[in-house]
Amino acid sequence: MTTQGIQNRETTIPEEINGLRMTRQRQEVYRFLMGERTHPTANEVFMRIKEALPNVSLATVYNCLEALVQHKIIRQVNFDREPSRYCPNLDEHGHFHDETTGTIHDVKFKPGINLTDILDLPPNTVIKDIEITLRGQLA
Amino acid sequence: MTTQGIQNRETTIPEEINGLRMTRQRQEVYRFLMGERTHPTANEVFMRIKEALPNVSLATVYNCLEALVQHKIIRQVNFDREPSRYCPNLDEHGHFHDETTGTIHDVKFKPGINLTDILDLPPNTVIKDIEITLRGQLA
DNA sequence: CGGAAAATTAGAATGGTTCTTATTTTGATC
DNA sequence: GATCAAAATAAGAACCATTCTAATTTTCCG
Repeated sequence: MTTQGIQNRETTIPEEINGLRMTRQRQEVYRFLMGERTHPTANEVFMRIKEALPNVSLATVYNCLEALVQHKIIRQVNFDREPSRYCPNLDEHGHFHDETTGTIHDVKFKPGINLTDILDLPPNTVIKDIEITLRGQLA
Repeated sequence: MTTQGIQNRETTIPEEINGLRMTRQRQEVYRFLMGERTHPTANEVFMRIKEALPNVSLATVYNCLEALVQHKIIRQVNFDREPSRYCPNLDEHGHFHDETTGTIHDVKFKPGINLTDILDLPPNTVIKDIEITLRGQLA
């Protein structure tokens, strides 16, 4: 029980990821995100994991999401000033926001592309994070 | 006086841009943005144009900014969940957010680069807007 | 087991932005 | 120029995603 992770529903989640202890609440948040492609908001996560943890609070969901983001287990994605969304895909990728349906799709870069190659950056720039967001429609 | 625009301080701003009537408040907002490279927030715009228009209200600044954005006279730029910033540069470009100083620099694309070429987009996608944001430091 | 540290909870507080309502300004028409 | 309707502005209230606070619970470790 101390060395093999905690079994829960379908998915097994280790007791610790990237140095972050995976409490029950963090597990539920993380498991839900892993099974979703929809980039849910904090509130959507909250409503969903309440099914498994009826006493969970929204503050805890925010705490969990922040912890997961800081330990680079998930990513936080912002579209304009809309509520933040959360994404379990850690590969470098962008997001396409379909205006007609409101859905968000991950967008990969074509192989062999180094993003900083195409940007005219000031010299001696250390890039820690790149965010690419596209808005439009699927015709 | 009806055909030649309104003279004010150093800069002349036409009575109408992209179909938007340039009221005194909109002029001040726009003129200030044009003279700044700092991508000011609404509140920074507000504090600054109060010098010229002491009775201006923050709501009006927001109204003006929104009108200018919608008529594609300026751009609204968001960094994570920080207050929106406003940018008079309409060329397609990204933004580099220097974490050490807090300053924001426009980033051009290298010539001949078509952004959609390097992205693996779903077929039949109509892109209306692209936003590229970089975070890091000037070493 | 016992105490310290970490995590969680509930609700209050925050802060950027939007909304509401009243007032003022503008533009069109005479 | 006077008049009226529509647009813009002002002031402050309201909104809402997020963060903070304080109290409680859980976990870790000797």
